[in-house]
Amino acid sequence: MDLTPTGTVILGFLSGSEMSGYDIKTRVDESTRFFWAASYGQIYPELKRLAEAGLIEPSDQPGGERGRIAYRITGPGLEALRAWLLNGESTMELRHEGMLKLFFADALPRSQRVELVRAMAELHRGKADRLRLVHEAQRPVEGDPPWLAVLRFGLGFNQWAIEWCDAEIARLEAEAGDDAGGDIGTVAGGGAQAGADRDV
Amino acid sequence: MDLTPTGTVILGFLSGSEMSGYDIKTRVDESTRFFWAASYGQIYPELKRLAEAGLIEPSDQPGGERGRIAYRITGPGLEALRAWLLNGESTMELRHEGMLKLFFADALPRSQRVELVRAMAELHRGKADRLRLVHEAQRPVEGDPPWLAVLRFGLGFNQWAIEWCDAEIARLEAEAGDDAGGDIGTVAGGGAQAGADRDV
DNA sequence: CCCCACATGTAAGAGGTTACATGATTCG
DNA sequence: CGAATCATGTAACCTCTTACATGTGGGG
Repeated sequence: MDLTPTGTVILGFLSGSEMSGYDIKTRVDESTRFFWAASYGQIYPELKRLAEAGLIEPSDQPGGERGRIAYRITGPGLEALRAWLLNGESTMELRHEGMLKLFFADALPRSQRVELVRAMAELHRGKADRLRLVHEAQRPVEGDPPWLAVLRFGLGFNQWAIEWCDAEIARLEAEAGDDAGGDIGTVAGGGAQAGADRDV
Repeated sequence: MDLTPTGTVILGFLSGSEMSGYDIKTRVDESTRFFWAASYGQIYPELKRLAEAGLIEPSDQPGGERGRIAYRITGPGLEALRAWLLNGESTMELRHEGMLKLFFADALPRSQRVELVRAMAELHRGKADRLRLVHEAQRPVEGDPPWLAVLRFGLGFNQWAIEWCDAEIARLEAEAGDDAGGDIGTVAGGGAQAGADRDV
């Protein structure tokens, strides 16, 4: 059985305790969301698929709990989870619109470029703030559980990004002192000019 | 006209110089790929849509160049690009499978957890190496163009991540000295146990 | 002559988001 | 009793990737 991305998240959460689709969605939003999101539209169908494959099973203990369906992981499920954890393949995809904008900032007068970096700093500050809140809401735990390390990573990354932005803002402002302007104005028909050799 | 994500990339590259779909794909792969990818399956249809919308136009200068169709940005296209650059909305989505694995590492014996971090370090080292190559391939340029800043960001981020991983590996190895084991074994029927309170 | 780089394009499908539909229960 | 929260699910749609189909031109 090939685990889909969402399947791994579900199995992962279920390896900790029984949960319903609703629980999983809530948990994702307050934890993995920062590096791995999931929506109802994926979670519910995936729960059924995993149950069909025998990797999880409904634990329908009674107790008038509305229409709630909690699932628990099965032996094969835990095996599949461990196999995935150890398969050695891990993709990393960053989609950073602010970076993309900065990359194309040649199309903007110099004076406006710094705005792009300011917006980026704002974005990372927001993420860092939310992560800090989550961190503070944590009750102290013994040892150093893996998920705490992950939280530190998120916080550290955003802090690093904020510092990078601040340094970049300073650089751009210093540059603005040196000269004034440097707009590109060439439009349709312009052909190759300044930006032609950018490669990152 | 609402720019699609791929539309903005195309417009951005075309604001620098005339290019064909093939050129754009090549450029993306050696530059923005690290924070914004695009494939032929998106690029070619999007070129047609942008041309229909009048934001770009084919510059079919003759010169027996195979079936090549180069496009250039138009006045409205440059306007649309600038409007997008300044719209103030920028999403950032990180999809980091290694982090996800680490988050669920409770399901693994302690001794194997460090492998996950080692794999992450390897991944980031690979990305950093490629970015360094690109950086070295750069001819020196006057000033400090925006795209160079973006390259520095990619390099810096990956270096930061490598350091984070190394620190985490050291921590885990120190921990392994203290005690031995700590496997979780409870499967289907186990209900809520150790991992039940993780929130990040 | 063959292979590689150049070059354009499409079809299928994976993966994901958003919005909607529906209803139960709890708490103030 | 009304609002918020709990709870499940589906349909439409968007975005993107992969794989395929097709063909040109230049260099060894």
